[in-house]
Amino acid sequence: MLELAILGLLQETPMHGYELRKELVTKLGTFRAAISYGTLYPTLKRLQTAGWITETESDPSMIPPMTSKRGRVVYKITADGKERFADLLAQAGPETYDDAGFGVHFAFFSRTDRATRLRILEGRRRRIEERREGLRDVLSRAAGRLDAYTLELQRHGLDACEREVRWLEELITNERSGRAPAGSAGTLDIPAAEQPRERAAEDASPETPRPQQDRP
Amino acid sequence: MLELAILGLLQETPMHGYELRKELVTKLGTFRAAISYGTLYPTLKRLQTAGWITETESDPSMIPPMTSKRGRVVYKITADGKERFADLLAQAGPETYDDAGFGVHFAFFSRTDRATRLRILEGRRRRIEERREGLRDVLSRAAGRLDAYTLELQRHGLDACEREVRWLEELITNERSGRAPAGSAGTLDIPAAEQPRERAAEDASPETPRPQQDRP
DNA sequence: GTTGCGATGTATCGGGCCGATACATCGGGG
DNA sequence: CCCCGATGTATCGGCCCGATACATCGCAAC
Repeated sequence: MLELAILGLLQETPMHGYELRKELVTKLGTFRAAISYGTLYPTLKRLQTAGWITETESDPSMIPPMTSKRGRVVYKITADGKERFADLLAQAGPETYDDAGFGVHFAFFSRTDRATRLRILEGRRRRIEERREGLRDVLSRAAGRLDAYTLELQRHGLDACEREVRWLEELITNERSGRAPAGSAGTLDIPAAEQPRERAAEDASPETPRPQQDRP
Repeated sequence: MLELAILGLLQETPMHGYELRKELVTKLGTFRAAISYGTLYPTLKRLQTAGWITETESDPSMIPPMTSKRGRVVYKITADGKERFADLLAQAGPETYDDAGFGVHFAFFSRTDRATRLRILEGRRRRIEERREGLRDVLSRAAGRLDAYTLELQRHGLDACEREVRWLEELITNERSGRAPAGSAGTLDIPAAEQPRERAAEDASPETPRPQQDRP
């Protein structure tokens, strides 16, 4: 799962570990609290061994900090890595439908074809519906056997399931009718910007230095 | 985490692995899909080594199936185990507030004193509020930087957080005013039964054979 | 009747992921 | 000047999961 996420982020731009982690948190933070370094670094090593990414010493652009000294290993995706990413994105196994797996796949939906998007959304819906049915069974059949707190827990879980199914159904409807993911929330007013950022596949240019984010 | 759950269930009645797993699924199913045997059996071994539970060969009561043959190891909690359970129930570390930890603790709230219940509910609320603030930051500050799908994901996550905070607040209010966990759902009509089941601490009697559950 | 299938039941193995921990560097405030 | 917090890389022990491999029982189909 992390493999897919890392490949996806490195496809946008090369990064070093620390940066990568921050991006992971903001893009997938909903499903994973932190993405521990104890996971990240071994995974990076694994991806490197497999040949999906390469390690380039302290890059030349050197935007703001670190004059030049120790490490700061920058990782970059390879051609094989891009292929691997495409494969992982397209194929949907059972692990695609659990919380973490679905979150990662969904986060890259703008780079996924509509057929796959629909397949994943429907698979996820099925998964949640099963969980929902299980909870309904417990609540109707075993109600007397459980204490008030356990029941309240099940009820809350059931509520969350029903809500997520509705959410998925809305997304599926939108997909089928060709619309974008709605964005119905009234608080924000992003004019459906999206900005496809059509970057040419083999783009290895110096990269715009990226608008420095959250640097105070 | 699993340790606490197993100890809690075995405090109600001795069980063998398969049975234990089913109970785990129905009581904690909201937070853990299955509780793999690859986790359960090693954990049981660990608890046994620590002296919290003991292994008793194929019990005499032998309710319906299995005339008598191979295994069916029945596990039983020890006096040390009960002490351990009480300790784990009362103390609340950071791991008490993540999804899994909170679920397990909550499931045993009817055996937890009110002070601890409040401490845990408030800790959990704080945790979710932090996650919520993080999502709000992303949605307001980094909105333009993210694609429509990622935004939708964050929005859905934010919604879930807000909903859970409200749920927790309701529970906290109820705790403070001394009421039971509400049970506001109109579909079920359990008359706040709860049934404290005040079992004497050192109860080692033959146990009522348990009303055979879900055997068709 | 026997054959075979699905539920019950116990157990291990490899691997992903996490929290804790240990380093080292840099910029800035006391 | 010195320490603190952010940045940055890395490892270790341990929990937990999915896959897999067994063996037994009840039952239904053939």
